[in-house]
Amino acid sequence: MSKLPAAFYRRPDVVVVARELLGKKLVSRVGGARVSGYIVEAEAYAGRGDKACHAHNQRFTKRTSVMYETGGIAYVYLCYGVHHLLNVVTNADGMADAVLIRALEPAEGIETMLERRKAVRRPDDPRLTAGPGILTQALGVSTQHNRENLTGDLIWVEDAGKVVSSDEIQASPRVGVGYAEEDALKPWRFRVKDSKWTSPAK
DNA sequence: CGAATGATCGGCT
DNA sequence: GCCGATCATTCGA
Repeated sequence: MSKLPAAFYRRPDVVVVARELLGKKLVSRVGGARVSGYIVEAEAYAGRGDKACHAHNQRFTKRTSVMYETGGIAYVYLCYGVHHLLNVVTNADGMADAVLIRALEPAEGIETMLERRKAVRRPDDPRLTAGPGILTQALGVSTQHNRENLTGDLIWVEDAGKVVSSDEIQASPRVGVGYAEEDALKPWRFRVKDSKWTSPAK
């Protein structure tokens, strides 16, 4: 049960960080209650040079600036005007790499998740935490947590001793990034095989 | 299946 | 500075 150190996120290869995040436990204490889930789906976005990334081609705006900061903080942004998506900023200062957390398997605080996810009634409904825009609801995370330090005591990732071996990891092209041309085909979406808490295989 | 929903970006006045 | 197109999705029919 050890919190991942900043050094975990600051490594240069965002694809490696994304793979290693699978099976780790994402914990939130937003609102007081401890709520957590195992990461079962994540995508790597490799900053400059990755056309699918918000910060591709050196794009630097107020919104993307957080991705250029030193690894170990959260990047939360609003998608479709409705959904808060949670990313983990990786790599060194000046490198715009990030990992999008796409799905969780609930671990602790399921009662709290059910309260927050009004559309869901049953604790085994995949719509509780399986999806990038809804896992943030379950954890109480929103854009006000942009830039939150992941080594602090509000939101963090810890190693719960769960091991996901490489043959349990399924790599595939990323979702919804068809506009990214050749980068759309890169298999940088990682899922835990056969987990009902990920979106169905393609 | 399709509407909802709003911050952000870029191009124009 | 402002306006409209865009968007890494979800939920109720």
